[in-house]
Amino acid sequence: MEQNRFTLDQLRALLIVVEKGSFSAAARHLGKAQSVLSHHIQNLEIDLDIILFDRSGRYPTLTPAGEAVVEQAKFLLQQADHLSGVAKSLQEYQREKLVIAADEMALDGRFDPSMLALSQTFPHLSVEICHPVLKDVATMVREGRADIGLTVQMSDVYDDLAFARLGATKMVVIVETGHALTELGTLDTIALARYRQVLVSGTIQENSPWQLSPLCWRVSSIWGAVELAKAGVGWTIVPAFAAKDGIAQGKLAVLTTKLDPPEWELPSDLIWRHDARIDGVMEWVINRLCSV
Amino acid sequence: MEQNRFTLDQLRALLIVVEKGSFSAAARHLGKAQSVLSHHIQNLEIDLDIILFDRSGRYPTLTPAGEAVVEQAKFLLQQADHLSGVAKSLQEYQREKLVIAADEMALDGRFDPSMLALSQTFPHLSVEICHPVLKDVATMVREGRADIGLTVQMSDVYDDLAFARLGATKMVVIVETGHALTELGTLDTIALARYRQVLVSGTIQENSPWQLSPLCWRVSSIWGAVELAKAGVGWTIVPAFAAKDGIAQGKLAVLTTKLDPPEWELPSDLIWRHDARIDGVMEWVINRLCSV
DNA sequence: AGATAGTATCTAAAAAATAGATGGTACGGG
DNA sequence: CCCGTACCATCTATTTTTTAGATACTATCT
Repeated sequence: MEQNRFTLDQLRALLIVVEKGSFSAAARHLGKAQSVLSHHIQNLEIDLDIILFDRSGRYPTLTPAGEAVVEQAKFLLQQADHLSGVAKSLQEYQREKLVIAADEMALDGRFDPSMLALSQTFPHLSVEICHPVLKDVATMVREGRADIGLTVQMSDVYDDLAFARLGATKMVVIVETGHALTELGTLDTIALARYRQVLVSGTIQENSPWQLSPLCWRVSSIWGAVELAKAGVGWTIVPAFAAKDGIAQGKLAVLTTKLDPPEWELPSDLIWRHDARIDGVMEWVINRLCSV
Repeated sequence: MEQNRFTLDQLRALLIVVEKGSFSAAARHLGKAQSVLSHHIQNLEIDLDIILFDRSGRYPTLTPAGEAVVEQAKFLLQQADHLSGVAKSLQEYQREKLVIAADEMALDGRFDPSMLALSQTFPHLSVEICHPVLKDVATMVREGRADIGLTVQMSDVYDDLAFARLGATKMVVIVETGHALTELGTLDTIALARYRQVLVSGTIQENSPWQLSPLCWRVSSIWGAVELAKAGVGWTIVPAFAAKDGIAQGKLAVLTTKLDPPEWELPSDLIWRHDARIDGVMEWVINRLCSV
């Protein structure tokens, strides 16, 4: 089977001829001789074994087959542009893909707009965002499976990771509206321990400082925890923004507690590997998320 | 801004070098001199302004940037193959796109497998299927907005369209299980006329021979009619296959009627314009649908 | 009919792709 | 450790392709 023998230049010539309406006009536009365009189109017709233009009139007009080829050509050249763009961002920013591991607890209203800005600033960058929970974020960054992590600060520090403070997430203790806990007023840890807790937990089994009850279900997403709380499975600790809708709908109640510090504000951090090369993209993301 | 200056040949060279593991092996595989491959890669590196290979070792190895470019190149060359494929089918079958207007009433179990076979036989053909109702099918074919129509035969004949008999669709009269009509035994048109009818109707407002009741809602899809019947809006006439699930679930009841002929078997036809050029694709579709 | 704008094709010149030869480097096996 | 093998870059000469310019012919408008 014969290979594709057409060239991108031929396709570019085709599109310009179509746009300008004639071989001569296209040649003038390109600053080339008319015969060049004539040859390009002729060769393309030979390569594709298709007549693209009807030349019987004064101006060449596309045949139906020609129109179909023009559509395909536009698409192909767009892909070629994309390849160039990827190459350019590779050359400028040393990177073609950025993997972000973001704990949903560490997200706030600034994250999504920042991602939009990222897509606009680096239009050919490929971005991958995943949402691990708690320590899984740091693990992904440590193992190089993510370039940057957004995580809530756990009790331990990261000796091996670089980090920058981002902000704080307000946490609330919630439970289904009809639950017995709602009638007990201000609660202490002893009271909470008597009821089933729904704990947001990563894949790393650990003794969480947040586990207050021996009766404990574990889920891997804050949204899952909220849904279980709504269903009445038990009480849980989640970011205020995740519980907002449920509270507004009257399905969830906030419990007032007299818990020890740390206050129910959880600091969130941006983390990355010390040995990571800070290229243009990394620098942009770090600056953006820390400053906005 | 500088344009893309790389060529498809350079990308092909890149992929073959990667596949064969060295410039020399790639050159042998292509029956060319090694210097040719060397130049192709060098020029590509210049055009993209990126180092693709690390040549320090005995065998060249891709740089990380090179790997990203290889991915893009594979994709782009695949698109180029597709363009060739489209061109070839254009040249062989005179057509790049086939529009099928199929009344859902005329469909049966043979249609979808035939479409699968179509996609396999003409892999680069672009297919568009829409589901107009009743006379709208013939209208689309007449106006050239569809190449082929699948329609149920209405009382009138198509003087201006070519057609082939396909088969017959069994029709049933259905109503919600709790509806008053279910208690009346065998029905005549007078009885039906007393209750609201849900009529499947095209955009052409017409006096349908199926309209038996003056109380009549019109919907443009058999599935819409089935849903309305389930909801208890009224009785309706639809193909047996469309009512099957609802009947099995006990939500719909079939009414026994003593209606005039035509029997509740509705012939379905394949239609196309007399003046349509019967190319390879048209011929294949017509033969396939009529014979299977 | 004449002026104008268009395309195909021919010829010659410029540019690019290719082959072949040569020198230098990495790597593995005696 | 050294030698044979396999590799790549680069140089030169040659072939092929692309391009420009000139010319002949056709369509269209006035």
